[in-house]
Order: sequence, then C-alpha cells, then structure tokens
Amino acid sequence: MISCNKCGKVETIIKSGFVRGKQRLFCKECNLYFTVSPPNQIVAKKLHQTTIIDIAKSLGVSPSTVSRALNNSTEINEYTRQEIIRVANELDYRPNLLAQSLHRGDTHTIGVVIPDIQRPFFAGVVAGIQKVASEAGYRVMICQSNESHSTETLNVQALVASRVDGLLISHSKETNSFEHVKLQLKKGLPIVHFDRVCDEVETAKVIQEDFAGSFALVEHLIQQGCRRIAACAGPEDLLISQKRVNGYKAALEKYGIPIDTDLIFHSSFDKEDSLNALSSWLALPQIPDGIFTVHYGNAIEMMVALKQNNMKIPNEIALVAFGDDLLASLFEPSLTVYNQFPFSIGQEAATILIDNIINKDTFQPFTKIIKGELIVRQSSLKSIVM
Amino acid sequence: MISCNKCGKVETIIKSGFVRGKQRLFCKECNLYFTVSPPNQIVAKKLHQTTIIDIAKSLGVSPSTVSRALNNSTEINEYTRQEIIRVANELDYRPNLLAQSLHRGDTHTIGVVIPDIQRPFFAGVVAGIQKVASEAGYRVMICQSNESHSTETLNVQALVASRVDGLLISHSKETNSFEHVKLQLKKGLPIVHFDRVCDEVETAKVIQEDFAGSFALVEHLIQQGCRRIAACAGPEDLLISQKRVNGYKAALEKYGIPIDTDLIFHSSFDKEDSLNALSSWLALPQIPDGIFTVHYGNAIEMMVALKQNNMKIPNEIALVAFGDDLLASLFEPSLTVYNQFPFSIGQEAATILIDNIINKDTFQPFTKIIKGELIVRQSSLKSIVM
DNA sequence: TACGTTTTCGGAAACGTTTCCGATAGTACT
DNA sequence: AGTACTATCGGAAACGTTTCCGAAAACGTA
Repeated sequence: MISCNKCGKVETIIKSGFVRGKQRLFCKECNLYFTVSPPNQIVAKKLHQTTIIDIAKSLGVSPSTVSRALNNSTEINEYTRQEIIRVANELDYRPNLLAQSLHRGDTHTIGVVIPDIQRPFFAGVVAGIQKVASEAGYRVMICQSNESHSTETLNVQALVASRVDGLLISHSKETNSFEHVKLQLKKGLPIVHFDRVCDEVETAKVIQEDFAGSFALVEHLIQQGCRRIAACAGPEDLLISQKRVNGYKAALEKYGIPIDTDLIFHSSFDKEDSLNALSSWLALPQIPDGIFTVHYGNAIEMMVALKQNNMKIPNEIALVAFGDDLLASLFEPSLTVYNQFPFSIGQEAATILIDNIINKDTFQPFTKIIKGELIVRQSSLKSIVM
Repeated sequence: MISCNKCGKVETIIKSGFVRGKQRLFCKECNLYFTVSPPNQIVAKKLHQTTIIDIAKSLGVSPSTVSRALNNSTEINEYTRQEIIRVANELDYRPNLLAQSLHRGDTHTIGVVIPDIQRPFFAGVVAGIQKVASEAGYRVMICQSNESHSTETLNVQALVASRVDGLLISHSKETNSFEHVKLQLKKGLPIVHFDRVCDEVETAKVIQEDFAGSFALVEHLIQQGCRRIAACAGPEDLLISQKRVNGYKAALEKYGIPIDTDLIFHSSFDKEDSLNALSSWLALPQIPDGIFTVHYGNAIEMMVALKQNNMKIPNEIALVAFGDDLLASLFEPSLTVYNQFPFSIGQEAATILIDNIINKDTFQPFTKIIKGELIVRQSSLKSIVM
C-alpha cells in the first residue's frame, strides 16, 4: 500500500508511531522516517495583498529590482522603473509597513499615554499631536491610563511592545513611581513629558506656566479685593498641583496675606471632593471671599453649589480656575480662567519628540514652557458686576 | 599591496572601476572581481532589544525551542521551559510584535476614523472603543478626518497600510462618495460604521435612534404647546441629518402641523450657520415658538444669541437638541436634549468589529441601534418656568 | 530483542521588505 | 585590444518570529 518515499519499496516499511496525529513510518532499507498526510485539508483561502514578489514575477525581474524601482534608487533603468510602477499600480500594490518596519527597525509611530481622552484638555493635546505627527509622516497610537498607575504601566509596556519610535506621556494622578518610564528611557527610547511631567526623569518636557498662571489668577483675585482666598488643589503627589499651589502661595505672600492651611484643600479632581472642600470652607468661622481652583471643572461644580445656596458670585465669593473650556465661557457667571492652549502643547510636544527621535544621539533634553493667557470673566470681576 | 581574495597573488590584480564609492579590483588569474572596504567605519551602536535568538544562544538551544517554551507549546520539556523562561526574564525579553504580526498576518490593531476627537461625542465613542478593545487584547489607532473627504480617504489608506485588522469609521460631513470604504471591504477588511453611517456599503452599523430621538424631541415641544417649530439640520448629504429631519417632520405630521420649508435650515454645524438660521427665522413675519437642533452645540449658540436679544426661553421660544453634554446641563437655561450615550456606541461598535474580525467568514452584517434617552430640562419646560 | 510509541528538540521555511555584494554587459578612452 | 569605468540587475542575507517537518532518544511492551 504505502511505499517508501525514497526506494519505493513497500515490504521494507514498518510503522513507527504517530507524530502530531499523523502516522509515522520507517523504511528499514533506506533508514528513512517519513509520515503520510491525511487526504487533503481544505485550506481556507487567505486574502492576498499584492507583494513585491508578485510584481517581480509578473515582470520576470527580481524582488530587489522592484524594491529599487519603488524606492527612487538610482541603480535602475528608467524604463524598467516605469514598467514596474505601471504593474504596481495595476495590482494596487501597497507596501507592507510591518515588513518595512521590521527591516528598518522603526515603526514611524509614536505612542501617547494620557489619563483620559474625554477631558477637553487632553483631547486638545491629542489633536495637536496628531496634526504635527501626520505632517511628519508619523502615526499615533493613543492609550488611556484612566488615572491608574498600573494601567499606565501596562500602556507603556504595550506601546513599547508595538515598537513605537517614541513616547509622549502625561502621568496619571496616582503615579508616584516612575520606573516604567526610566526603564524605557535607559533602553534608549525617546520620551517627552507634557503637562503632568516628572522631575525624576531626564526627558524633554512641555509644560504650561503652572506657577505663573496660578500667580496671575490669584493676584487678579487680590486686585479685585479678595483677602481670604481658598485653594482647591489636586492630588499632593502631582507635580503640577504643587507648582500651582506654589503660585497661589507666592501671590499671597507678595501682597502680605498670611497663608491659612485651612483654606488649602487637596482634592482628586472629583466632584465630591470639590464639594467637600467647599462645605468645609463655608463651615469656617470666617468664610473665604475668593476661590482658586486647580481645575476649571471643580470651579464650575462649586459655582453650581454656591448658586443653590444663593451666594453672590463674585461679590461674596469670587472664583478663578486653571484651564479654559467652552463651558467656562458660557456658564453663568462665566468663569475667569487661565487658558493653557492644549492644542499648542500637543503640537510642541510632538515636534520635540520627533526631533528627539530623528536626532537621537545629539538630542539634549530641555523644558519648553507654553505661555498661557489670563481670561478675566464675570466670576471674578467685582467692579463690573455691581 | 592588495592581494587577490582567492589566490593571494598581487601581480595579477588590476583596477576595475568603482562601485558605490569603493575601489573595485579584478584578479586576472582567478577571474574574480572584488572590492576593498575603506578602513573601518565606526558603526553606530544600535540599541538592541533582546530577541529569541539571544535567549537561544545563551542556553545553547535553538530558537524554535525558545519559541515553544514561550508559547505554551506541549512539545517541550518542562525543565527546559523553566530555564528558558528564567533567562527570558533575566534578559527582559519582549516579543517583537512586528515580527509576530508579519508572520501571523494580523496586527491585533483596529483603526478608527472620526471627524474630530475634540468633540465630546467622539471622545466618548473613542473611550468606549478603547475599553472593549484593550480588554480583547487589541490596540487602537485613531485618525481624524477633520470633516474632510480627502483626509478621510488618506486616513483609511494609512490605516490599511498599517495592516489594521479592522476599521471603525464615522464619515466626515462632506463625504459623499464611499469608494475608499468599498474598496477595502471588497478586499476583505472588516469594517463597522457608527454614527455617521453609509447605506451604500454592506457593513455592520451602530447607530443611535436618529429618527425616534428627533421625533421624541419635537413631540415634546408640541406637547409643551409649540406649534411653529423650526429645525436646524446638518448638511443635506449627511444621512443622520436626513433621518433626524425625517423624525422632525413625522412628529409634526402626527399632530397635524404643516411643514414649513422656511423653518428648515441646513447648516454645517458651524456657529455662523446656526446664527444665520436663527436670524432668518426671527426675520419671518411669524417667528417660530420652538427650535429643534440636530446638534446641541448649535442650540447653545442660539440660546446665547436669544438671551442677548432678551427673548424668553422657553416661553417665547423653546429649544431642544440632539446630543447631551455637561454644557447642556449647566447652561442657563439648561437644554432639553436626546442623549446618545456615545460611550455605549463605541463599546458596541468595537464589540461588533472584533466579532467580525474573529469570525470573518461567518459574520453577517447587521445594524445595531443604541437606545437614547430624552432628558427634559428648562429650555423646553414651559409648565415649570412660569 | 524487536518493535511500536512518545517526548523533545533542531533545521529550515515562511511572512515582505531592504540592502549588501557581487556580476554582467556595455561604454569610453587610450 | 587593453584598460577603466558605469549602468543595471540578481542572489542572498537580514529583521524576529512561528511552524512545519523530521529525527534522535527514551520509553514501553510483547
């Protein structure tokens, strides 16, 4: 029945076990092991993207020639090139970026890690990143940490596994160790921090004027006559939170206003937290006449509560906050803010990262500060609103 | 000086031109061409990620064995596996996803094309997509069309070039031909539409209740006593725009209210457009007593203008709109809307796409409707606001 | 001992591309 | 014709992984 693959004899064949479900045989004469395949599987026809080899076969040239034709090499005859390009178009050839990346060792992709894409600030940053990235021929891969340290770490690992050429990262609010970033940096991965940066790591950073912005906001409150100004800060670990609080303190100091720790509340940006802060302040023997908030959302939440309590804004309590948004301008009263220009931050961060990627060996990390803008609105303008 | 690479003789060598900058030589005796390299370039040390081969060498086994150990193959000795895993951890081995993808033929990545990430609706959808994608082990690549047909086409091509396993797309408002989608679909790429879908193409679709939602909004206006209701629609080409207008018309018909084409305005979602619509309506001999807007942003813009004109909302003019947002709830008066649940839309779309990817041959396209919710607020509630 | 079987491993192909290294033919100039 | 050179191409390696196929060795069993 079954004959040896080599000598063709049948009588010398003995069975010799199974291997991966297939009968294994042995020819004593030839000393040859072999297996027989079951009849014939129906092979699922895989959809085939045209490759460089298809083009080569179709023209009777070698793949290397096709590659040269498609890559503007000089080592090719002009006529051959035209022919190859013609066939390539006919077959709708698209280079396999995976193969290219594998060969080149880079992917032309940058990874972005942000806490939450649904926050207008980060959405703006991402839009800015995508603009300069696509103009520079880079793709963008975005991950959300959801403000969790562990998923942030996982995000970084996933992006590294995808072999991104560089990383843009704004840390989650609970991130207090930075080993995941240091490790990749040590391996030579270009990394640029923005917004929520980390001073422990030697990366380029793009930040807004956290100190100066807070200073301007609080100084504005003081100039409006506020003397007892509360601050709703972010998590204590967060660097931008510290900086903004420092700006707040510096403004108070400049005008000789004592710092009252009862008036500084560290929140986690949550609505609950900000309302807790507010009620704690309102329970004080002497309530504040101004509120500075590290995040504009908290200010809005407080204003909603204050309005329910029939407190007059800004006359009884004036409010200012970090970060602008349509909501801040349309809410009543409209909110005085320090606009951070998220789109610009994204643009700048991406520009620096791509520079870092391209000039990997000469690149020197530095910190770029994106200037913000104080936008005075009703929530703090006592002089106008009666 | 220079001797033949083969016979070692010097006297038989003649120069034979240059090739790529290097001196080319010829040995008459051996009939051998060869080149000499310039002294020795300093090779820029490339950073080296540990590969499966490094592990293999370090243990004296073959790469295939390492691969088996790392992929839970049964065809491997347990002790060998442990050793390999130990060394892999020591060397901090990370599989090269590019190589894996190239071999497997898929990337475990899905592409997303949206008009604008900065719009809260799409940010919510993206967040929903990323949630189910990451849970299913898929990465996400996002592109923005910026409401441009041509960049949308480029986006699709770029994602296909990156060999995404599937595509999630919501069309730009100016997209009126769908060849770019049809082409990829014909090639076998799984595609799922959401929000701004396209009826010409046979894909799975995830949509909100455009018709029913508009109907509910307009019916609510009618029940509040409005009899002359204007509609601010989107671009005429946009399918969701048409559906929402149809819902509007159907509601009017149900209550026997004649349809006045003067009251239907096709905008492009821009602020200017909506203000133009408003002023055209206010210039009519009989101004409307209710406004239905296809996009909540336009309703807000109109309310700002109406308040400046000292018009009473909702008593003189009531407003309702499609799509919810924090702004809609906090603006004064708060806006009655039909909430679309963007996060759910994203989740559902991603779920269906991944199903489509995994069961490519058995998958049957269908349309999933995500139920919305009418949220009645001040802008339309005449009974309460005096 | 002789044969059947299982376990475990290595070699090599394959994925699609680029690039190194030659090889050939032709040109140009002595 | 001899030499120097250019233009143009093919073959093969390389990127890192998985998997097919086969083979050696160990293990059972009669």
